[in-house]
Amino acid sequence: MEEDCVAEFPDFRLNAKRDILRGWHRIFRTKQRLTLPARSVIAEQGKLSRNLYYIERGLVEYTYLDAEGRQNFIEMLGDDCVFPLQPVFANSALTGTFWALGPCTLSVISAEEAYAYLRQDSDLALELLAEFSQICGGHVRQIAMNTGGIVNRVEQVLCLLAEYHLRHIPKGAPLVIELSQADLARISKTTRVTVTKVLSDLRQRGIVKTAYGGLIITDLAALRRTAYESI
DNA sequence: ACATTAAGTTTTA
DNA sequence: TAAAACTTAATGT
Repeated sequence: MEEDCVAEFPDFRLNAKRDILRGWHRIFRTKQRLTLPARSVIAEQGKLSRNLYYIERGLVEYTYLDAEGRQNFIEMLGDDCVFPLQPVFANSALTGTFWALGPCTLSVISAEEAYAYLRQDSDLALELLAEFSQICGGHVRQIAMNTGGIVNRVEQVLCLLAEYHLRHIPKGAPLVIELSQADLARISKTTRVTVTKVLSDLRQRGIVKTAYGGLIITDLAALRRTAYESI
């Protein structure tokens, strides 16, 4: 009875239902394609990008650089997400930087082109509204995740990344997360030291294998269990 | 229960 | 071999 009331966490945009922008995808797939190496900056904080990007494949992070020079994780985007909405639709400078977490394939159109499409097809506006709602859902998830312990949070981030990668690797292939512990710390909003501790605990329990610049999840079911237990 | 600091080891380029 | 990545321990809030 109580279970009926418990809603699922809203998804990060990373793993959200990705058929939302179907109409936009049809448009973007005919446009200029961009292949970027990991770490590339796509749209920079404080600037007014006049382009709209569609992620065909890859992970993009949105990061806020604060006055002390720290990189603060805001959100993670995956395949079939559109960005940046802020400069294109609110006409204001970006509050953060969009950059490639791993190798990315993007499609690009100009803001003017996007507006032209929007004027001729109101379904495209509805799609963007759905995408915008999904962004809000992702932010709600982050607030909700902050209520749990830090260990659970790191484990949950690993689960989210695992779910993304599962869709791109053949069944039974090793689940490799090619991110450094510094990356995982930033995404989990904690320190490298804490990530090291969580990973070595997971390693001792046979859930992950650690390596330099990445890790392999060997028991995702067990990872899910610990990540979402007792919160 | 976490962050911070510091000082070590291991890996990569 | 220097820099980057990772580990561990001590200490602080």
